[in-house]
Amino acid sequence: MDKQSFWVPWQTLAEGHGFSLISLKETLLGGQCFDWKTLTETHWRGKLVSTAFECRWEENTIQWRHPRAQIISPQVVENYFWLDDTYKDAVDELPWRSDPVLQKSLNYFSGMRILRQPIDETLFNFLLSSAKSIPQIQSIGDAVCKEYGKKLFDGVYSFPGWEKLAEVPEADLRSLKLGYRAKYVAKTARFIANEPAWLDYIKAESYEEAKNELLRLPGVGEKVADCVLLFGGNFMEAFPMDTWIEKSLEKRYFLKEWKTSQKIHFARIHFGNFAGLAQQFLFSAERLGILDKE
DNA sequence: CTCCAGGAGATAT
DNA sequence: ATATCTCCTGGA
Repeated sequence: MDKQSFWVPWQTLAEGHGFSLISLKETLLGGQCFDWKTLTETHWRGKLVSTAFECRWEENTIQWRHPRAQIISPQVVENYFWLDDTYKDAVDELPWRSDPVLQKSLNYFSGMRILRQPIDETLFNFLLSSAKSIPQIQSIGDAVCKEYGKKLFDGVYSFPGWEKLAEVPEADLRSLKLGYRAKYVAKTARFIANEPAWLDYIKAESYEEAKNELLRLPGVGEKVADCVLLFGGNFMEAFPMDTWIEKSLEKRYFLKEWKTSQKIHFARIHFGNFAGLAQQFLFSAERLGILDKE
């Protein structure tokens, strides 16, 4: 095939999206998603569901393209990036008016989104996340996709799906360096393969019901369940309490003596229905050291 | 060499 | 309920 015609021409995302270069970069690479690799400081390659995908930042616009052979509609892209009006309503509902820490985070990462990722792949990635850094999670996730998924582009492989993973022996996953997480993936795969519609079904339940269902899976505790619900299930009230956020709440909100369960309660009350969105801003601000700057 | 990372599960209290 | 230990791997 002619190399020039592999990708469709660049398309420009509708204006008014509100992203900045900083917030777009953090949205793609900040740890909610492990699908993106940096080509240049303003150009990224990854996948969107089961198509290879590239986007770049060009003079305050976002441009994107995909291979000619892998169809994807603008509506799917707009949904993935949460471009509808519910985003600014969600941000407006956060308590930034009375919370200078949140206000500073929102201001620095203005436009940052929770991506709407497929729940099956989201569950997979966060089963791998325990005691791993972002690059390590990406690395072992890639290894599994490369071994059992479809090739979408050089270095880009699709998530194989749980039915496929259900056929893979735990030992084979261990050889891909998953460590003790191999058991989580193998057992969860067999659970879901027995009931393929299970993940879609819990997306239609309430947050509490869906979380209780997810907690039945091996390798899914409170934190991973909330990540799956927030990033893969569009449950904006989910508040993943990882070590970064816990330390942040202790330091910025003076909850040093509070227990984890009490901190979660505080977050629910204080941040409200879009607590998960607030969490993402706080997490990024803490991770990149924004809150200690003037 | 030791230590611990965006945790979960098992065990003991 | 809460505390402690272990589990793979890799990087500091």
